[in-house]
Amino acid sequence: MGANPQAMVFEPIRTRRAFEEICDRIRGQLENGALKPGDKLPPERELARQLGVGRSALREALRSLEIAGIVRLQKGVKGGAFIREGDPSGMAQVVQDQLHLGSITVEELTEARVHLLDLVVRLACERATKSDLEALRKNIERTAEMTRANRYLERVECSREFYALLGAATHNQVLALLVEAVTEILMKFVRLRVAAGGKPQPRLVEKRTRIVELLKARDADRTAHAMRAHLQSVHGLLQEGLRLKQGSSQKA
Amino acid sequence: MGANPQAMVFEPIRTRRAFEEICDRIRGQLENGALKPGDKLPPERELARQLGVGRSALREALRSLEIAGIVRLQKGVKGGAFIREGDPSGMAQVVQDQLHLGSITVEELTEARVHLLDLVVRLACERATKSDLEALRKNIERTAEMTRANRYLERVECSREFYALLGAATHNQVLALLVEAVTEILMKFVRLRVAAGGKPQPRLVEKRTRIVELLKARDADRTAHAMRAHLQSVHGLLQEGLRLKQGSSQKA
DNA sequence: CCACTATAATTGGTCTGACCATTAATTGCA
DNA sequence: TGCAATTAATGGTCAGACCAATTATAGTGG
Repeated sequence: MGANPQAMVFEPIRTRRAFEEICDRIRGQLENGALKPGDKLPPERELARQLGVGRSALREALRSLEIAGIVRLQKGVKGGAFIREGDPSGMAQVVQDQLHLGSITVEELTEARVHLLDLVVRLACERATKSDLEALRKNIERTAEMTRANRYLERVECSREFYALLGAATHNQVLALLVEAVTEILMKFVRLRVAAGGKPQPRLVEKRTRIVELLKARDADRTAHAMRAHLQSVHGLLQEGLRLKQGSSQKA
Repeated sequence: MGANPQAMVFEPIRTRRAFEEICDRIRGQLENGALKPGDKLPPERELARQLGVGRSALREALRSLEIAGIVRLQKGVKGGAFIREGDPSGMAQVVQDQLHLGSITVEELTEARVHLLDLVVRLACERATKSDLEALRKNIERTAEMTRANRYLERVECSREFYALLGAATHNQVLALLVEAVTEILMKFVRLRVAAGGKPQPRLVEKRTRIVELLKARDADRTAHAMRAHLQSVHGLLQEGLRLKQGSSQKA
């Protein structure tokens, strides 16, 4: 065999499963515009009949699309499968899963975050609008309130939002998305630390205030420098906590 | 209302669905190390019995985990649900879905790619090993062969691999992953262009060769500059093609 | 003894039909 | 009118059956 000089790649023919075919059709209708965010798919029983498949196959397809962030399933009359607006938050789960599969490490994650945010603040220096800066200012204000009230878990939420706002200030939703994904995972570690009674990071509000001021002054180099210093101190705090946990279950 | 000063956030209690509970349990076993890549879950019927749920609920859970890239399902005796090694390629699908949902645009994607690769090549300049550079050299060699043989689809595959190798040369799997995700989507557009008979990009091999040479010389600034110029010319070619397609279905 | 083929056993994939749970509209009663 | 009970629509789950793919095993012929 193999006499044919053509590219005999022969993809392993994974027998096409029904739910995959269904997913592809719905994705196709998204690509060609037949389906748009807000649209509602027919009820499961009806759609299954139209597609000539059983309800179980259709449900696995809908479940897949739900996990992928494409549809939102809602129960009750007037419920159904609705095409979602863009909500890229699902990516954080994907990255986080890979973290637990050992494919990536926390060190790689924090390093990627440092570099990403270096890039992001430089772009934000060029593009941040007044409303972007105002949102950041309000966020820091709320962070200060939470700090004074010792509401540390809510302060973590403020932190997550702070980085999301920075991402938004680049006016590039892809970069914003990437920043949110890596931030979300780090925040999970921070929450663990807070729940365990770890000391909150000192001078957080002051450091963020300075970063936003530099941002407002459009001073990219100094902003990036301040951000990098801040992230590395965060990294240091987390490393402390991680060393403790890893000591107990470390083996190979 | 709101008399309670406590944080009355009251998350909307989405009635916990069975498959979600199952997913969380399996994810939990991943986190605490009870499950590791390569492990096999019990057969569906058996696992459903153990968990006290029906087979359909369990299957929706397994389907979700499969879409998330956590397990791989295999038929036949000796088949089953296997915990996957880290395979972060699923992220590309997530990003691509968001693209079709209109959440992000091709412009944002290409811009993010330019900035990401700027960062990546600078890191790669510091960290690329001999074997990284050797892999890049071999990749370019193969790209040249495909170019001479007019095997353009395979040349696209070489391109995808080229950027994956660049990502790998950073020795940070998170950054590598992000690069692969955005690259994979752009490649889809390139493949469309190739299939439509678009002219292949000229001097591709020469440009990549120069980039790798600069990389080998550890000249971060020049490498980044060459990369940026290259990516922007790619962007220009794609923009041509996109303008044609958008003209036909543009409305609002 | 070896190589090939037919059979069986295991396991995921799908179908059918039923019932449960939630939601919103409708009806009925005060 | 206003509120409570009923009803209808729809996703969520269960149960059991059968289909399809894959591997092990037995059988068969050389």
